[in-house]
Order: sequence, then structure tokens, then C-alpha cells
Amino acid sequence: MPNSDINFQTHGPVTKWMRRKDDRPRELLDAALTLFDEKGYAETRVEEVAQKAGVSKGTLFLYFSSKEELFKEVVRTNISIHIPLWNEQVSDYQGSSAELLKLFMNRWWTQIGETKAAAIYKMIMTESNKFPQLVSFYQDEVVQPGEELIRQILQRGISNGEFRPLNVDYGVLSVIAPMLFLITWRKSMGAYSNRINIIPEQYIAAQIDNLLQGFLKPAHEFKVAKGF
Amino acid sequence: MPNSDINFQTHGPVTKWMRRKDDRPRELLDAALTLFDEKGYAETRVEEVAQKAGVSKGTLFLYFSSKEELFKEVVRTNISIHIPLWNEQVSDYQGSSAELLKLFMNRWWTQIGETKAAAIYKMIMTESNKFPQLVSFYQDEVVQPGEELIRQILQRGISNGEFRPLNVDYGVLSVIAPMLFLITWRKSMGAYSNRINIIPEQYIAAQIDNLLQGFLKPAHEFKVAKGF
Amino acid sequence: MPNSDINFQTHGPVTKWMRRKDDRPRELLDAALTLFDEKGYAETRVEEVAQKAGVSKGTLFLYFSSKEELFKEVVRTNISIHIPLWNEQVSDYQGSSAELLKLFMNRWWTQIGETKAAAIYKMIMTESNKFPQLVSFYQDEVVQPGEELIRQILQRGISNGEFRPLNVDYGVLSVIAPMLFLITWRKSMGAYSNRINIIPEQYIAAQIDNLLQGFLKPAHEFKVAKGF
Amino acid sequence: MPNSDINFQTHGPVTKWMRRKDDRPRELLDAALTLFDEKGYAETRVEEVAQKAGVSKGTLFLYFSSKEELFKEVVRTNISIHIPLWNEQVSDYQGSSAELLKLFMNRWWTQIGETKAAAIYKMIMTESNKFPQLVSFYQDEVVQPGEELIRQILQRGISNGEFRPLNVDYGVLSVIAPMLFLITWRKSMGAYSNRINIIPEQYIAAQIDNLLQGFLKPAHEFKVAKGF
DNA sequence: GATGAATGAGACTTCATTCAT
DNA sequence: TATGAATGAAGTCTCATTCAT
Repeated sequence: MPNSDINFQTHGPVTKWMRRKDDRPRELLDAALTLFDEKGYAETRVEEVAQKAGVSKGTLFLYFSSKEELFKEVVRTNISIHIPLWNEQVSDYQGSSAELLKLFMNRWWTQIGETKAAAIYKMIMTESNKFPQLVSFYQDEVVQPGEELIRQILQRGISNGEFRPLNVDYGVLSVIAPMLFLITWRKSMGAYSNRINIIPEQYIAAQIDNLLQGFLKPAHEFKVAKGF
Repeated sequence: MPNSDINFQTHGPVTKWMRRKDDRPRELLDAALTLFDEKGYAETRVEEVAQKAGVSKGTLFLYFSSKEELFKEVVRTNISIHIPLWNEQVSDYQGSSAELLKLFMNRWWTQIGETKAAAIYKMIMTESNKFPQLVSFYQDEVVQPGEELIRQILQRGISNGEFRPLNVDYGVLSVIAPMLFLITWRKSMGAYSNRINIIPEQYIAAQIDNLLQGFLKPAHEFKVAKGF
Repeated sequence: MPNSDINFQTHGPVTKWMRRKDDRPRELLDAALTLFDEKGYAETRVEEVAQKAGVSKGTLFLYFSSKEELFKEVVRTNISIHIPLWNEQVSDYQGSSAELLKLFMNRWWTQIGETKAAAIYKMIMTESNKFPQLVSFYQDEVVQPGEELIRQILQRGISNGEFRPLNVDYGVLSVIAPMLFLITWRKSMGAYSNRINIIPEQYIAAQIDNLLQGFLKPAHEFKVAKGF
Repeated sequence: MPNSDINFQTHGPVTKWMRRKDDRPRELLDAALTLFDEKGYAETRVEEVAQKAGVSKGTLFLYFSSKEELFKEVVRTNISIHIPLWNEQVSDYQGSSAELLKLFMNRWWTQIGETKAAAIYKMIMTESNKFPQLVSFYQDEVVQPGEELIRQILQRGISNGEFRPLNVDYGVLSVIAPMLFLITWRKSMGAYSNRINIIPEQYIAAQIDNLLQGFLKPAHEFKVAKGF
């Protein structure tokens, strides 16, 4: 919001109406996010968004110049929230890298995987054709920092001898893949098939277990074929 | 057809159209698959599909009663091709389960991952909201058999003592997740960001490596076949 | 048909195929009449007509240059059949004019009212907006002669003292109206409502009775108000 | 409205459109009725209707969900207006039944026959194939009450000895037939042929005359009111 | 600001007509 | 002559966007 400084000057009681005015964009963005997630961009009518936000169709266009702009804003305002915080946590972390990875993946679930942020990811996937710029944006704002974070964890583990000297680039992908798969699966296959659904907590635990089997240096000797 | 014996390009008078009843549906379905994959269902105009298939708008409706029906047919006619064959191969396979898994995942890439079938998977993801029945269909025709196949491989490995007694349900998901993630990633993130792209062969190799680290029993020595 | 002279030359056995060829137009016209009557001009597809006649869509256009022309031909070839014959019958008739009128109306029912010709009348009504020329044509070919016939009957009755000296112009309409009403009613209201349907024979008998009450000179004195 | 007090034609800047929610449906229905009557349902373009009503194509669909629904509404909103009032008049009427019948038929002409309601009847006839439900509706709302009214008049006449003991069912039809014939004739044959047109007032007078000749008891003297 | 009636470009679909076979 | 696949003009309807109120 451009009026952030004004808010500082206003020390009087904030009236309900004024708060509503300031909340409008947020309410519209939330409504839009929900509907875009549920029905997809093309199937969502701007009128539905307005209605869900409790305003008229015309009002929506007072805040967003077009449906496309609304979509972009939905994405822009819903990404890159937790990354900075997490970054600090990695640097300061005192425990083992395995524990850190575990911590990270579990937190990812509660703070991303099962929140609106997951809807954003799916939307980026789904509408990447129509909004390629958003992909770049998302890449820069979310994926890159996220990958960097994981990279740090992995390198930390390798450095202190916990992890074997794995290829970090693909190691990062091994961490990311099962998590992002979980989102897309739950929001498509999982939502519309009668297959026994994946229980996220168990799924993630299994993935962590599996990953660590591969990452950790074995206490006892064994050989895996190399060179492929 | 006039050019029956030689592929002779006649540059004579261009006729308005050509009678090609038998080929039309396939041509239209191919055109549609390409465009739906590239631009998404909503962004694709039926006229574009027709044009790409070299016919007029009206002709498309001669073969498909509506755009939705066209989409469904695209999906229906492009799934479940390789599964049956693979099934036999699992039962008859003589080598180790690790080798079998490796074989399976590599073949999956060449026969699914980098083919049109991948586009189908992405479309199912992307349009699952609009065509939920197709999700069930895909689930029954592709996912179920695919999962069953992997399940057999894993159980085979557990039975003969190669693999540790892992939870097969989540083991299956550990195999599927990185593969399906690869498709969605390449067709969205990968296609429109400037991140260094994932090299599928390397990615898959790394995933296999990682998976086997988790699956294989560490206690006794064994060798994985090289040079696949 | 242009080959009428050829038919004269062909004294050999007429093959089935050749007869079929000559029948084509008639078969198409019959099919068209049935469908135009059932569903109306706009709702009838030329393909349906062709199919009903047992030929392909293209063949129809071999005989009729357009759908409109087909319609016109349906009308043209189905009118003015009985009028000439009837005309003679009126001149030669020996009985009373009341009987003659009775005879005429009853015959009208069996030869027009309950035949295809009725469908033609309804079509003229229904499509008069789109084919105004046909109205004129029908007027000239059917209505005029028909009216003339009735006029003769009425004048015959007046001349020989059977009928009172009624206004012949409106007398003619009094004869026509209930008959044509019967057609339109049966083909619209009657066909789609659950009202107890009109039984044509009884209806016509009642109308004749009623008409003659008005036309015939009373044997006993009575007065009707004049001057309106 | 800007021109509230005076019908002042402001020639100022022409605005793109005007907000007239309350009047729109009526205006559209009127435009539609006129065009459906003139050109028939199939030949009328929704855009023409909109244009005639002074709005754009899209606006029409704001008020009517489809062309078919528009048609149905045109019919629904234009029927059964005068019947209830007439009913009372029959019960309260003091004069002779002949007078009453005359009164009814003449009023029918001014209140139905020469008004929009006649167009509705013609549309019901014309489009009965496509909208059979409307026929039932019209039957229930208009025809049934109308027939009942005439039935009462006839029975009144029979009861008080004015009319001979005629078959009321067919007597009713004898009243209806010439009136409804007049509508269909004028709107089809009459409109597009060069025959001398029927002059409604004279036609109806003649029909009344004719009917009463059939209905009235000849035995005892009576006088019909003059000068209606 | 807020509203929602009005707009109109653009999409899907139909079907009479054409024309290569 | 007969076929029916192919055409494309034309129609209905949708919905993001505008704008008078």
C-alpha cells in the first residue's frame, strides 16, 4: 500500500470503515487466490472474485486494472515470506545437518505445503504458459533462495563430514522434488481420484528417511555402483 | 492418393481441399495435443487446432462434437500404451531388483517422460479442475497399473532379500515422485525460467542412485549392474 | 424431368434403377413435405430430408439448387389437384345446392383436409413471412379457384331460390373459415395440447349444419335484425 | 431522467448508453414481439431485437438467458389479460344472449384480434413445433378460459330458451373458428397476397349474423338489439 | 469511491452448400 | 450420377471491461 507513511501519522482511532477500505485489495486478492486455486484462472469469473470479496464487479477494477494484473498481484503478494527467516535459522543452527534438513522439510510442510503458498506454486505451474514472466519472478523470488537454502544445508553436512560428498546440484533437486510433487499431486490427482490419499506427514517422514539414507555417510561399509 | 508409388510433390493446381477421412482424427488430435500442451486448454482456439491440422474450423466439428470432447479424446487416445508390455517384463525379469528398478526408470524416461505422454500428464494436472472425470480415468488406466508395477518390483526386492523391509506404499511414491516432478518442472518452471535446466538423464540417474541408497540392504556386499 | 422424351423412346423393360432415378425428386419432395410439416422449415435439416429420401446430402442439391428452392418446389408440386375436377362436378350437379355444399365440404375433408395438402396450407401460413411470393402463388392457384367454386355453389343456391340472398363474398368466407381453421388447429393447438381433440367428421357436420341454418331460406317466418 | 418536467430534446453530447434497468425488459420484449411476428422466430436475429430496443447484443442476454427464453417470455407476458374481466361481465349481463354473444365477438376484435395478442396467437401456431410446452400453457391460460366463457354464453341462451338446444362443444368451436381464422388469415394470406383483403368489422358482423341464424330458435318471434 | 447496467470483441458451434472422388 | 468430406459464413452466447449514476 502506498499510504504506509500516512498510517504512521494517523494516531487516532482507526474506524472500521477505514480499515475496510485498506483491506479491500487484500480481500480481493484472497478471494482471487481461493478461486484461481479451486477452478483455475480461465474458469474463474472476475465477478465471482468480487462477490466472494463482498464488492461489486466494478470495484475490483478500481484496484486492479485487469484480470491478468489481478492474477499477477495474487502471485506477487503471496510469495517469499518465510525464506529470509529460514535463512538466519540455517546459519545459526547448532544441531546436526540431518536434523536441520529434517527440521526444514517439516517446517516447509506446515509453512508452505499446507498453506496458500502451495496454491501459488500450483498456479505458477498451471498458468506458466500464459504468464511466463511470473515463472521467472517466482524463480527469482522463491525457487532460487529456496534452493540456496537447501544447498547450504547440504554443504554444511558435507563440510562437517556428516554427508557423503554428493553432487549438491542434484542433491538439492532430490530434496525439492518430493515436496513439490506432493503439492501438485494433492491439488490434482489427489483431489479428484478415489485412490487412497497420501497422508502428508507420513509421506514427508518417508521421504526424509529415504533422503538421509542416501545422504548420510554409512557407519558400516557398502558399495554402490558408480559412474552412471 | 495420387502419389502412391513415388513421393512426388505435384506442384499442379492447388485444390481447395483433400478427402482424408481416415487420417483426419489423428491429425486433429495431434494438433490439439501440441497446442493444449503449449498454451493450455483455455488459451487454445479450436480454429488454431483446425489450422494446425490443415483443415477448416467446421471440419474439426465433423470429428469431435465439441472442444471439450476433443480434449477428452486427446487424453483418452494417448494413455496406457506401455504399461501392459512392462508388466510382462517384470514377471520374466532375471536380474537383480535394483537393476530392474533402474531399467524401469530409464525406460520410463524414454517411453513416457520425453514423449507426448508427458504432455498428457501435464494436461491432466493442469485441467484437473475442469475435467475431474479424466483424473479418475487417468488414475485407473495409468497411475494404478504403474503403481502396481513398481510395487511388484519393490516386493520382489524385499522378498529376495535385496531390499530392506521398507513400507511399500511410500516406497512406490518415492519412485514416482521424482519422475512426475521432472515432467511438471520441465513443462513449466524449466520452460520459462533462466535457471540452469535439469538434464533429465543426469537427474534420473541421481534419483536412482539416491533411491537405491535408501532401498538396498547395507549389510551384505552386492554389485549393481553397470552400463545400462 | 428433362428426360421425358427418352422415356418415350425406351420401350424395353424399365429397370428398377432407372425408375428410381426418375422417382428421386418425388421422394425428396415427399420427405421434405413430411419434415417441413412436422418440424417447420427452419428446424428441418437438408440432411434429414436427404436421409429420409434415402439419398445423400449432395444428391439433394443435384435436384434442387437450394433449400429454399426445395421448399418452393414442395409447395408448387403439391397444390391445385382437385380443384379442376370439382369445377366440373359443380356445373353438372343435379341435386340441391345444400346437398352440393355438403358434398363439397365433406369431400374437401377427405381430399384436402386430412391429406398432405393440409400440410401445404399450414406451411404457407407458417412461412408466409419468408416466402411471400409463395403466398401469391398459392392464392392464385388454390385459394382463388377454391373461392370461385364455393361462390358458384352459393350463387347457384341463390339463383334457384334455395338460399336467401346473402352477401356472397362473406358467404364464401363463412364456408372457408371453419375448414381452414380446422387445419391450423389440428396441426398446432390440437397436436400439442391435452384438450379433448376435435373430431373432424363431427366438427365438419356441425359446421355444415350451422352454415345451412344461415344460408337456407326458412320454411317458416322469422326475423333477424338487419343493418349491421 | 434528465427530461423530467419538459419533453426537452437535449442535443448535447451523446452519451454511450443510459441506465434504464426497469424499462429494458419491456422494451426488449416489445421489440422481440414485433420482429417475431413480422419475420418469424428463426428469421429474427437477437441482435436485431437488441437494436430495435436500442441496446447492444450483450444487454439482451442480461435480461434473457437465451433466445428461446426470450421467445417464451414474449408469449408469457402477453397473454390472458382480458379474460377475467369478461367473465364477470357474462354473469352480470342483463340483455339477451344474442346481444351478449355479439358484444363478446366485437370486443374480442378490438381487444384481441387487432392487438398484439393476435400476434401471440399466430406465434403459438407458427412455432408450436418448436415450443410445444407453450401450446399447453396457452391452452390453459387463454383457450380454456375463453372457451369456458363462450360456453357460458351459449348455455345461458339455451337455458332461457333463446337458443335451440345445440351441441355446446361444437357451438363453442363455431364461435372460435371464424375469429381465429381471421387472425391467421390476416397475418399470412392477407398480408402477402393481392386478393381483396377481408375487412374485419364486416367479416365479424357477417359471422355473427351467420352464427345467430344457426343458434337462435326460429319458432317464436324475437328481436336482436340493433346498433351495436 | 462504489455500483452494476451496458458494451462489444471474440469464442464456439451449426449447417447450407461445394466439390474432389 | 452419387457421395459425403470439407468449407466458411453466420448465428448465439460469454464475459472482461467501461462508465453513467
